[in-house]
Amino acid sequence: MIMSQRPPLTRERIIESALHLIDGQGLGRLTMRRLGDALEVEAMAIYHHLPHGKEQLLEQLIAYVAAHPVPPGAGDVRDRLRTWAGGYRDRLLQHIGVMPLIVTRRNPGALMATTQSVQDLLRTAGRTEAEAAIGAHTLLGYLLGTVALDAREQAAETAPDVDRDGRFQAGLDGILATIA
Amino acid sequence: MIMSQRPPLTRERIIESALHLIDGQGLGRLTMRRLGDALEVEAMAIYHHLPHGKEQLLEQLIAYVAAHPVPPGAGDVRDRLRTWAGGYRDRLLQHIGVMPLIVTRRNPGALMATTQSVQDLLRTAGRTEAEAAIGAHTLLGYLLGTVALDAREQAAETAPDVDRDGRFQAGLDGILATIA
DNA sequence: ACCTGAACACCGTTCAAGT
DNA sequence: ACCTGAACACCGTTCAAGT
Repeated sequence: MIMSQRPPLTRERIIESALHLIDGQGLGRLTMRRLGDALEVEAMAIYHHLPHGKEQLLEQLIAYVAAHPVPPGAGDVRDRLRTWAGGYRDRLLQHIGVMPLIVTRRNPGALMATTQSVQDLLRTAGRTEAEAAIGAHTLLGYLLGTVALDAREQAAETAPDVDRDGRFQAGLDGILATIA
Repeated sequence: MIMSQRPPLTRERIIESALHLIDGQGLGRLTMRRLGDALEVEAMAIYHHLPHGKEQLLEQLIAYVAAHPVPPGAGDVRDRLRTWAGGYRDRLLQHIGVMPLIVTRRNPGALMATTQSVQDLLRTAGRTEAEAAIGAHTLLGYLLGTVALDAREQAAETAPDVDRDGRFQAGLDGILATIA
């Protein structure tokens, strides 16, 4: 007799399931027990794949969402940064529930590769090391901060007819003009 | 015989005590029971002053830290915004433990008065309504985002000799040049 | 190696009771 | 009005045990 075989528990499946839970129900409803239910497993089974428990799970989630370096390529630097920034913003808005984690002290290196990739691109475009560092920091700060503001505004729904995408692009153009 | 009289429990004392606990030990260690201990009271007594419990307490903390409008005054608009931004940044860094709350969906109106005050100032300086809205959003986004990045960087301590204040000022000058 | 079941210390919150 | 004590449902995690 053939039994219904459950796919084996892996780190990837755990993280995907946790992200799905956060996107649907919010960070506050992510518990080890509920995550176990979603994976059709006892909560304690998760510890075999993530020995450091929930803290390690949250670190993995931050890394998954926040790691988004500028892809290699050619062309106008401002255009490349504009395209990349739009994609990163979409990703963060899609997984807005993890933003509080990204802003927390946990996994402090998670944004480093992303920031570094912007800095490298600015160096390539002829900026000094100091200018590139300031530019990357300015762009990343603007991106993270406006995503947080947009998410709050969206939740409030006070003025429903704000063109958030257009406003982001307008502010972005101003910043790109000064850093790139 | 004179008994040592404990000051009466008030909403203000509760919020101050909670902020002190977060600044010292982090958001994760703020529990109703520990807060009660700090106030020399049973945890359940807090509910008499904050009937909606911990959720209401967190909302109050967000309002306390995030409300920081540009003060009325005269003078060069860029100078006024530069001074205000530095003060707001210091305040956020001082209470960095509440940043995850500010970024969360809770109390979505908390940043509105602050953002509105920047928008009003830009209008006064002769910008159109749309320009003022974009400018205020850009400045607030930059400020919140870089505070989050700076806090993570500070926690990581990988490159200890970064001039974070100077970097913030440099990025700020670029933004002020385009919005004000 | 991989997962389970029972147990522990802790949490937010309710509710009846004290003063 | 203001605070307490006991209780409830839930949480992360440990550890010995099962297969």
